Amino acid sequence: MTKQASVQTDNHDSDRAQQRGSEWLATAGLRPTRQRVALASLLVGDGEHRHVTAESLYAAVHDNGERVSLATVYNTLRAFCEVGLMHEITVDGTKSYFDTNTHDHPHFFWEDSGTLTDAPSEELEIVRIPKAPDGAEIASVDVVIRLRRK
Amino acid sequence: MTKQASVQTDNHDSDRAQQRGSEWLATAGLRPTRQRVALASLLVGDGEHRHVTAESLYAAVHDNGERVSLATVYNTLRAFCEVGLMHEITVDGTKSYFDTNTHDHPHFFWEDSGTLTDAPSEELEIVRIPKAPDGAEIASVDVVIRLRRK
DNA sequence: TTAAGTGCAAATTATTTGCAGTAAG
DNA sequence: CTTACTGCAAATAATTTGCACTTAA
Repeated sequence: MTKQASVQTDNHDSDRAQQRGSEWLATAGLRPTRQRVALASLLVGDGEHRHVTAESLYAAVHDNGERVSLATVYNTLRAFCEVGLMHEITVDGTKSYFDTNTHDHPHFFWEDSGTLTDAPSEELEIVRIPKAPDGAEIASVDVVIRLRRK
Repeated sequence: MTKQASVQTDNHDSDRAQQRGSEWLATAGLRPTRQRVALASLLVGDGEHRHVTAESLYAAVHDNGERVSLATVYNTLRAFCEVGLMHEITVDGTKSYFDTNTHDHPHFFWEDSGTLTDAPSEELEIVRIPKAPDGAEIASVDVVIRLRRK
């Protein structure tokens, strides 16, 4: 693979990413504005799940040469959550993480770097869970496995 | 039980609470300053576990007629965590909860009121958990059961 | 006496909001 | 066109910090 070919591939990937981003927005009925497509293609462009903070996504979109304000990143992530495209996860009171995987699944939190990754949900088996007190129902069960580098 | 007796009991309770608070501080080698004893006796004075935020503890200590600044409440809670007297729990990015129960145990988070309570740990049974990736070890497993009033 | 602890106000950090301009349907 | 969206700068909320003063040991 030559440099040339690689660049071509990059362009194709980027086109595909944008297309995926746009489709993703369309499924939720959100307008595909320039900013949203830029953010969406970073989030779901390669079909992988992502865990981002507003800051990290803001940095990523800027690295890509796109101009999107931080406030818009915040508002957009919140909009994505509201329509169910993403889930918000809170781990260490300081910042919120946004996850493109909206299924209930456990997370690894790396204490040293402050990053969040998916933990394999097949490897988590909860056989019994405290029942909700009267008048309440379980909305979700958040499992965060905190990791310490050894 | 007359009112009189009740008041006497209150005084006794308060004395006992302070004593427990002081002992609790002593076990961690922390100086029993006026402020710390006031906070500690609210936290462990009756032998029950407590879940507080800096704000709620600040309000409680003021209701008791004690003068402790909010910054000191924050610093003190952090000091208690550092020496292992309490654990910090983060649930919804906006505020930190501090728990006098330092054992690993699940929590209920009431979405409507934003309060945190203990969930019975006997009722939680996790039989399999994702193993830590290479080079890492599990520091703790946080389980938060989010409750929605129905 | 002296290092640890405290209080205040200012600083920081993460996030939200008001509002005037811009663009998608 | 017209309503949703965006950008900026200012506002807010939770928490931390610098520093002079106080107090437990």
